[in-house]
Amino acid sequence: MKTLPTTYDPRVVEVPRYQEWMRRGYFRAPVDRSRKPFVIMLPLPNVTGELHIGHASTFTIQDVLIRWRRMQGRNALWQPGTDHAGIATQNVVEREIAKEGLTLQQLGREKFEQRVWQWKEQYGDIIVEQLKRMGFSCDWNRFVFTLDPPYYDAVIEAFVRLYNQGLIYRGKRMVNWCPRDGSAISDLEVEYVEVDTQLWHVRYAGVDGGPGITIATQRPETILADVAVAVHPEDSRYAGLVGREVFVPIVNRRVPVIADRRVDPEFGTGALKITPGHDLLDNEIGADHNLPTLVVLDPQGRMTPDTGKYAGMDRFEARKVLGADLKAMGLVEKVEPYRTNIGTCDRCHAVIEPYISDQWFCDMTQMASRAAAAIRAGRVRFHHERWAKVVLHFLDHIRPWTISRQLWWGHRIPVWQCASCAEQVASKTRPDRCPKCGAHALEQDPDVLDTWFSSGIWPFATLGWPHDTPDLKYFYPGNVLVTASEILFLWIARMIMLGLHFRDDAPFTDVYVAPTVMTLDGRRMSKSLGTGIDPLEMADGLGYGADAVRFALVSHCSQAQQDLRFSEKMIADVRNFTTKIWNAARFVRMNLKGFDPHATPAPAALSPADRWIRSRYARVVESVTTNLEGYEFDKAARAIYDFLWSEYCDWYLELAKIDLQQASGSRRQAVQHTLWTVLAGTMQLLHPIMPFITEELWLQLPHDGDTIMLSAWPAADRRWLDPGAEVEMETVMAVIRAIRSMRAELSMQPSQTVPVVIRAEGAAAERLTRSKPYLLALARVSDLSFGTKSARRPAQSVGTVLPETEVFVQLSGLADADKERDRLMKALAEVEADLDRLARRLENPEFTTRAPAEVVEKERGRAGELRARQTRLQEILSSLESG
RNA sequence: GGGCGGUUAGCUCAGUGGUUAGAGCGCAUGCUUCACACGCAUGAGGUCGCAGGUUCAAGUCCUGCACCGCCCA
Repeated sequence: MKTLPTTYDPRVVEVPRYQEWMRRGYFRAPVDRSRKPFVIMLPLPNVTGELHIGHASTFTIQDVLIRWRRMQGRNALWQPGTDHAGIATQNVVEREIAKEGLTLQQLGREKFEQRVWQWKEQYGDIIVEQLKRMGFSCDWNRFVFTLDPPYYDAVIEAFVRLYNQGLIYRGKRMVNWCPRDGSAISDLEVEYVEVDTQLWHVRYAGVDGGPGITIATQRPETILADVAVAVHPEDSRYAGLVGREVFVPIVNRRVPVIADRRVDPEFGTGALKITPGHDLLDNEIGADHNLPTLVVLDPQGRMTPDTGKYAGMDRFEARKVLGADLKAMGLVEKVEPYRTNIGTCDRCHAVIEPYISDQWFCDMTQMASRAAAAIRAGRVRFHHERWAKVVLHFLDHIRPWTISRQLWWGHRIPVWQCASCAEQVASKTRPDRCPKCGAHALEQDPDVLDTWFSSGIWPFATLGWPHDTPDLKYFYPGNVLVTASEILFLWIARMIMLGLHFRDDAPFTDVYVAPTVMTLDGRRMSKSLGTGIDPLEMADGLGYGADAVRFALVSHCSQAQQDLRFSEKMIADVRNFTTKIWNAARFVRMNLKGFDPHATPAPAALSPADRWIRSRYARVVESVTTNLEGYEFDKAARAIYDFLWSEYCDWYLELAKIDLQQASGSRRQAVQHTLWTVLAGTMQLLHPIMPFITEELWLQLPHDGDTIMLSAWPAADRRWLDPGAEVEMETVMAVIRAIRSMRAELSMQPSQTVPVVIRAEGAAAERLTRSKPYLLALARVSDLSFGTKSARRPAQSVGTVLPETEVFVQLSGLADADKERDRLMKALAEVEADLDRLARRLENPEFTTRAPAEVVEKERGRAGELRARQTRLQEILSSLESG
């Protein structure tokens, strides 16, 4: 048997191990009606993306679920893929061609699309390779890109069906317009950021010598498109003005002063300029008052040609120039600093314009109410459940979804318009002729669909929908969806809505919302802010390995909070844990000579220590399984960590060393069996979180089968539970700790052994007698003798009183009586303080009559125990006085 | 403005209304103990954000407040 190095190098192990898993096809999930499927849809990363800590966190949790269920015998499908990411990808390639001095228009649609495909072929796999490096066990053979022909077809099918059901329509509406991208975006893609801006108070002169009015605006450049000034109908300041007219400055347009309840009299001057072409609220008010709509900004956010000297200016420049002009005209009463939220594009961060344009919309009201009903009925559960409320609020206030994008990269809207009669027809293929007038000149809509529209059908389109494939029948609906909170509305809610609409079933029953990964000082981790932790830099660059990154993330993701403060230190701590595991396995391997893993030890051959660790192990199996079932991943991780380190390594290995020195035959087999079976089982429990090191060690230990991945998940064997052994070993460990503690306080050399006297009776004495070899070795005791409780305190000794047991360390010379007295007095004071509190509680009739009898009983028992300790401590103290 | 979450040891976090509030890291002291110094042992370290209330009993339940963060408008 070759010996192992004392530290574990994940870099040597992880990459080849993953290749081996791939080669053997362990991640594949073919349709198999004899097994129950377990399905997770990977939240598809952008094809332009690179792995960040958010992916690492949510995907690790998915891999934990997938690997765990796979070990439980489920046919586990983790469906991977990437998203074509319309705006993001188009931007990337647009920048690339800009370097060649070309614009999109110069290149043309077809050539541009070719360029994007080229780019995708070259760089699109980066993220995929990164996911593989993290050890994720997706069924890569099923990989789907959202523009793959079958998927493209499914998206178009979904559109046509919704169109023909009357749920998709075209209209001229005010939408969120990104002037940089030159496209509409949906409400959900607008990110509000707080900015410092200015509030301009501008005087509008009255017509025919009227009093005029002062409005307040953040956007003076839109004054040119004003069509009215509105005040609140009950605003006494302006009561006489309603119905009169004022002049819009610069353009000197006569516009009415109108009254409308939607005006906030508290804001600014209480007079609101109405610009239906450039503000959503103004647009509604304008429509209700039959006001015209004027437009002064073009799709690039520049002033339109009919704006005179401002024509062609960017909106922000126009604001400055026009503001200065207003000042020069003496119309500006004041300019005050103002803090407000403005909408920006979540992809490119340009300031969004409310802009009127022709767009395609999807009516979501029916779908949203079905989705909300499914959530309320518990058919879709959220973890933590508070997220259900968040999603329900969104669904209950659903608005039409702007699904068209003025881009070239994406699924082109399958609607054709007749050039002669303007009839529109939605069709998966180009119609031969206009169904209304028979003309052949049909033009396809130039827009593409929102990327979230195509990803909304991911859970069934990846399985072959609209065709009724075996995959679809077997794997739909799936089970769990794991996500970050930021895409709950953009994606999760829409998948539920579309799944119910097209498949009559929500695509999953459980949604786990992973915490947002933050820096230690609570800032969002972001590469652009330079605050990110790069998972691959941690795994490979710094050599911690993917396992360590995974465990660190999982062990800190709590359901109690909605964010996770993360640092490299946490990964380094896990690296230490992997070294600990590695060395525990080294020790076990070194001690398995002559061991037969198939020979189950007879119960009689097991020592209390063996029975104790088996019992503790059975509890850990139970705890890990239960916590995984409850989506309490951090608790599962910590249960394994604590068990392996604090119980298995700190105690059992040390106890086993002592037994192995003496034991032979069936006794030796029993210890070896316990060492092996508990370690191997713990590796199985840990495998979903740390797939690599667990596979490595499992294969190095005696095992059945080719991989831990496909080994059966440990069952919590209740026959292994042994409360008696637990009590016994707790007693032994308490005595060892007490002796070690006294030794440390007396500054004894660790190499120096000392005689110890234990006073105990009955069961306690029997237990400690049985464990004498452990006490001798682990507490460095030279000679251990037992006495009854009534025996005298040994001369020249220091003592500790434990429940039912007293432990005395004998000194070679005289004990420092003062020091020892202080120590005992301190212990006595603590006991008496507790006793005092307890006595007062027990004397309180309110407590004894109202509290449950068992609680009162428990407190009485505790008081009795404390009194006994108090007595023993007093006795020892008085014997100290007498020498 | 509305909603949600958090506030417990220096840091990151656990903690069914019921004993003396725990863990990891960090800190201190000692240790080349034959798996591991990425380790072992021992120890110090807490007004559970603040103010009220409910209760025999509150870190835990209720109300208000403060601060930090997230989401929606």
